[in-house]
Amino acid sequence: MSPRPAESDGADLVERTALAIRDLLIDGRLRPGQQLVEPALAAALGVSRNTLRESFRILMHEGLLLRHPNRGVFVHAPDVAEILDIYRVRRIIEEQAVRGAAPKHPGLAAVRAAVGQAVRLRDAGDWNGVGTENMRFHAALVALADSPRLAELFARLQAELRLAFVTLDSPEYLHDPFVDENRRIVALLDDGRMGEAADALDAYFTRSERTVLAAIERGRATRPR
Amino acid sequence: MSPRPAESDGADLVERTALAIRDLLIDGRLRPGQQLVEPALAAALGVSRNTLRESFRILMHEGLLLRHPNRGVFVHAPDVAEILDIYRVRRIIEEQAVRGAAPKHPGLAAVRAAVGQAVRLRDAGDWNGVGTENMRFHAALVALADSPRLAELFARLQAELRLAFVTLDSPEYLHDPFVDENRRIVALLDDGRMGEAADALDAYFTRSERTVLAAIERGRATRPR
DNA sequence: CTTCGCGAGTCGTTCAACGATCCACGCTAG
DNA sequence: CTAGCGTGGATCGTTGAACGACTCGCGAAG
Repeated sequence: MSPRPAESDGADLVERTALAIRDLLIDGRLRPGQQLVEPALAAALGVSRNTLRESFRILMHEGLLLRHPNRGVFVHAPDVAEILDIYRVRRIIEEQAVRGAAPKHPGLAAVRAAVGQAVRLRDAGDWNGVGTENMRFHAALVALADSPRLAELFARLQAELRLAFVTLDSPEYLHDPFVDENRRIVALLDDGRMGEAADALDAYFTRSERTVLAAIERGRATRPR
Repeated sequence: MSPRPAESDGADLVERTALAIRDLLIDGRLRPGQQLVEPALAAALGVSRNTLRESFRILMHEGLLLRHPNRGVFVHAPDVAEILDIYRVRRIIEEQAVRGAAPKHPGLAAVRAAVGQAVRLRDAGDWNGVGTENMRFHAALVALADSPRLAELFARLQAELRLAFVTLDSPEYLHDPFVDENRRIVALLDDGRMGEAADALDAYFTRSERTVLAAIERGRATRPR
């Protein structure tokens, strides 16, 4: 369709293609377990097979795609163990980021903003928006560590988690009950009581983990095998 | 040298090529800042340009290579800020892994083994070996968290750090004074005193960071600009 | 001494091709 | 009727060549 690769944007074609596929994934238009055949997808995206393969490399290293050698690449369908692993890493990173954050850290503004927006969206009934804002909230917490590497790692984790949510198509409502909790955390942070905020986060994670596991079990019962 | 890409091994050619380049990097045969010209390197490694480009993607995402759009890829030369960032992340990960480790964790065997081997190699005067064993030691600590994602992240960090050491060609002796400290840490772990072990690690990091920074300054003075 | 333009060197991307590998299906033998 | 055993089709893995686009250094013009 687009003979000219002048599709605008900033990065190179490979990166843009990876982005496009990422969108297809979180939109759920590519289902977990599904195979991504190279010629077909390349044609659909209007890029060459080589370019597509480079994009696959990126997404594989992000844990979103999985390659079976000589058989093709498939959308990764995370199992329980992997979801738990993601939460384990999140717990470590977020809690330490919060615990070690400087009082009056400039990044706190972003944290506040995310919570505020989430409250507004919840009152408007926009659950999808609440979910997005919740992710922003946690990313802002990690940003308090002032570590580019940690931030990037976390972004990847969030992408994986998103895919996991798609996998067990249990969407936004998972985030709803936590808005008030987030508000409490941000209050603690504004007060400079980082340790208590971290502890609150810890409780958050235990609860959130339980919720997710329940959703998994429920899904497994509904759609067995 | 190797016209036939039949170098065997397990993974696909792209992965093997990435490994080969990684080796060139930590061997110091590719100096930081140096450009990697695609046709030349492809010929040298006996792979096609497309394959090489896929390998580049991997290494770029690992932080070892850097791409200047439309100019080529270069060996990443980490600056002070980045080295500090690596240490920041290491501190968070390793300390939490240790703090949360179960007593009598099976992984402790690997930790003990690394320290024992380091002591032996030090007495034999094999500083290079001591350095390697030190890396193994820290990787074993991270493994105590039982998190594949954390382990993989840490492996990447170590690769980056290795590159950093090559950058300021200050090699193994950085690891020497820490062997005894490591021994103390493993003793604490065997005792089930995880908190104290984590605290010891914290001290280790502050000191190690200082040493590295000193080496950087020294390097900057020796070989300015 | 500064600026402009040009040419060489590379990158970015595509296309076509070919052997290798895997899988499903149908056929044969027991 | 069931268990193997080809065999063909689909797809991957990798290559080589091609061509426009971009960057940079260098020499000429002002």
